[in-house]
Amino acid sequence: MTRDTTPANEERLRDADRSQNTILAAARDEFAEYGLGGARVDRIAERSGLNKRLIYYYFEDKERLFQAVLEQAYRHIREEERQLNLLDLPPADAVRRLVEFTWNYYLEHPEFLTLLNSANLHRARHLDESPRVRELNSPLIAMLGEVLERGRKDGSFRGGIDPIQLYVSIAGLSYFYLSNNFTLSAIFGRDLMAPKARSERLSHMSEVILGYVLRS
Amino acid sequence: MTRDTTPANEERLRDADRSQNTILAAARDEFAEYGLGGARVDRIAERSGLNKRLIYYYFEDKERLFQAVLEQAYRHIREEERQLNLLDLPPADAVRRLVEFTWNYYLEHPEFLTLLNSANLHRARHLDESPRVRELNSPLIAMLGEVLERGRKDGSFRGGIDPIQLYVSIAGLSYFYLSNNFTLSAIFGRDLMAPKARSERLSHMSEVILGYVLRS
Amino acid sequence: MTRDTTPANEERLRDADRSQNTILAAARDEFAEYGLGGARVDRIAERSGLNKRLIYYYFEDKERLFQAVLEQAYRHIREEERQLNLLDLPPADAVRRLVEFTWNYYLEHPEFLTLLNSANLHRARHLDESPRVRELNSPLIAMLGEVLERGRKDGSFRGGIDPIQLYVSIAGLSYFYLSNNFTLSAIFGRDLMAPKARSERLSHMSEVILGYVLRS
Amino acid sequence: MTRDTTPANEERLRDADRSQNTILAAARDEFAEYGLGGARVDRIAERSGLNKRLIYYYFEDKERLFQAVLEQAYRHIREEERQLNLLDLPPADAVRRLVEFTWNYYLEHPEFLTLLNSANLHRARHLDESPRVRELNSPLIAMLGEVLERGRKDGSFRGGIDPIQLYVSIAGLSYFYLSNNFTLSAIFGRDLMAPKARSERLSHMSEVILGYVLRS
DNA sequence: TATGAATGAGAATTCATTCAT
DNA sequence: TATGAATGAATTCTCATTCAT
Repeated sequence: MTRDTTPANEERLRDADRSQNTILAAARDEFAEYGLGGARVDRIAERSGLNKRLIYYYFEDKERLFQAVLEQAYRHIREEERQLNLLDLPPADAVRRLVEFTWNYYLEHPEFLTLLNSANLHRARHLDESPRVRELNSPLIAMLGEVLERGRKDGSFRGGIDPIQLYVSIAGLSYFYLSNNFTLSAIFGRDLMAPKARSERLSHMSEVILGYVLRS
Repeated sequence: MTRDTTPANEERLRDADRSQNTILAAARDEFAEYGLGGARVDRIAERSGLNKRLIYYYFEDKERLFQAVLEQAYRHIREEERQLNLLDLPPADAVRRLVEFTWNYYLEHPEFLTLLNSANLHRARHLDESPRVRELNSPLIAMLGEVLERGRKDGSFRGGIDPIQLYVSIAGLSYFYLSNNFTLSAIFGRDLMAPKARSERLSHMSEVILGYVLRS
Repeated sequence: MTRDTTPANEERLRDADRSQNTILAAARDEFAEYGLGGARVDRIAERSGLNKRLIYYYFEDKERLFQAVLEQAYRHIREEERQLNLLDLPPADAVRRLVEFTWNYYLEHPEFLTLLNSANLHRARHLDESPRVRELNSPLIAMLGEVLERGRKDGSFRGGIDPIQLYVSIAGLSYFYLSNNFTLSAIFGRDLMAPKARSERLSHMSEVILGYVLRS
Repeated sequence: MTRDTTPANEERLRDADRSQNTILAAARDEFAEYGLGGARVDRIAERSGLNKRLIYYYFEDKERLFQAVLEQAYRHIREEERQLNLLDLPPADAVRRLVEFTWNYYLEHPEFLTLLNSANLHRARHLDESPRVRELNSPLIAMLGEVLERGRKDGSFRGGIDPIQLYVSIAGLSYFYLSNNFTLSAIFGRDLMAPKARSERLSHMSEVILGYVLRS
């Protein structure tokens, strides 16, 4: 089945792609706002301005739609991570940059946090069923390993740091604060998203991470 | 509404309390497993062995039941935290103990993580409506502040550490790893809950936090 | 869980039973008229005057409802067959009576024919899944075997007749005519259900069956 | 609307015919397997390897497609019946041959049975609307009448046999057994389609019919 | 002739909640 | 206090059919 690429057909294909992407974007917003369980296919249709039936036409069912959204979200953050070029910076700067990037990415893409939560609530079965999971592995791990190695060699970093552990820690410092922002704000009685609070958090995280990696 | 405390009545009241607690426990498990949106009142009734109607009798509706579960979960962790008695230990030990406690509590009470996620997905409206939120504030914050102060005074800790930031960071290091255990395991292709992986994580977290607080 | 049989409870139980039976009757009519595939749960609810949700409450889903209807239909015809008491009649009369009974039963219970058709269209999976299939075996087979034996002994019947084959043949003669009444009427251009046509058919069938069993 | 028969056009027409036949065959299989109500236009398209839209182009809608399938099925069996040439055989052989033909035709064309069931479930409205119904009348009726007449004249057959009644009976004996094969097998607990069971059934039917027609 | 994209009406099923006792 | 029966409003998913090219 070779693709017919007459203009008319191409346009139709592009329409199909566009529809799929429109649906994906609408679904991402809906899932981010309500979680997998609370998301409504009807609302996704409304958000996308397309027919509900079309969602099933392209994505089979709600579960697979979620899977597609999740994969796209991972692909997106991985793409951004890829462009960080940590190896162009001195080790300490590279680590600081990673902390900042993570924080900013989560801030600007709050949907990523809720999607991740939903995925884990469902025990990541959407990833287990995805043939493309491995591609979702962060390219940062290798880069970060190299950064740590350089830092160790030039004497600025302590040795024996596992890049995966560090990566998880950097993510966790931002993630917990932002994902649980509402409960934390309620309990502490202050707005954790106020500009000042945000910049204080970023400083703190940088200090924690650098305080750890830098040889004392 | 003074309580009638004739023996017969007392017994009935005790029964009522028991039923309420049974329902709460069943609801906690259900909410933990499926989130607020995915939880089913029918299943809660089944789990509890009690009639569905009774759930409404005691808790009005699903939302308020969730609120009750959430408050109870907070009360429970706060109670445990209260018993940590960090002030009986030297500052560094106290911090290490807090890291360990947090990790172990999350490990043993995975429902706490999903409840928190659900609460935040719903923008903590269940807490905002709770008149008892403030009581949910961790007693640890004050204790931890005192520990940090002592450490600073005896010269072992760096100064200027905000106990709330530190508390959030300690929680975040455990939380992200455990809450996202499924996606992380899938992506990294290894079981993050294996005993060895768990102990490595705990060591890493202690090093990160102590590496930060200890004056270098 | 012993049954509480206070009057109030008994009545409630009777209500439950009554509702279930009302649903079954409505479902039988609907399935008979439209087949399993064409039947609409909404219409069954309407026909029964009960809430659609209740159908699911009692019967799980449409498939199981069909299974229940099918089993009931079988139980009913078996019950009637049981009351035929063929052994009280001389062999030839007994066979004639069976032919007449079968014809009349199908005439008065056209739903039985369509239910059977639906069941077979679905390859009898509803029976395979029924733990009570064996009870649906016709008591007539044994009775008919005895009738044939008696006839053979008194010299009026030919020997070597398999009661199952005969039973199937008797049924088939009525079944085909009645079940395919519409196509046959259309093709032959005459009304097969007119009184005269009906009595002619019955005579013919009796002659065929008796012509076969009677020793010539 | 005279047909344009330039070579190029002829070829296109042949293509069109081929497509129509492909669709008809696919539809026949689908209707046979699932009945009219359970058949899916999507699946018919898949089975035929042709576009769904084409089905509507050629056959208007699902109903008319079913009608076309039904008419074709009738035309086919009538064609085969026409080739039986019963008048070339002695009366008793002719009748035996008809019994065997009917049995074998149903065995080899199980779709005919389910199509007939579907048609009757819908009260043969597809035939009533067909202008060609009368052509579907079996040529056998006349032939069979002649056979019966010859048999009566040569003294081997009883008199007064209505060929339509006999035709229906012969069909019914095979039809019931094969159409209800699944329920019967389930209830009797044995496989009615096993080779031995099949040949026993054929013997039995021949005996029944010949036992009836032959003058005793 | 042939096709992929799109749709509205409907169908099965689910769910929180209330009734009646 | 406790419970089985009942319900209305969704909710996911399906299906025949049409559009546009």
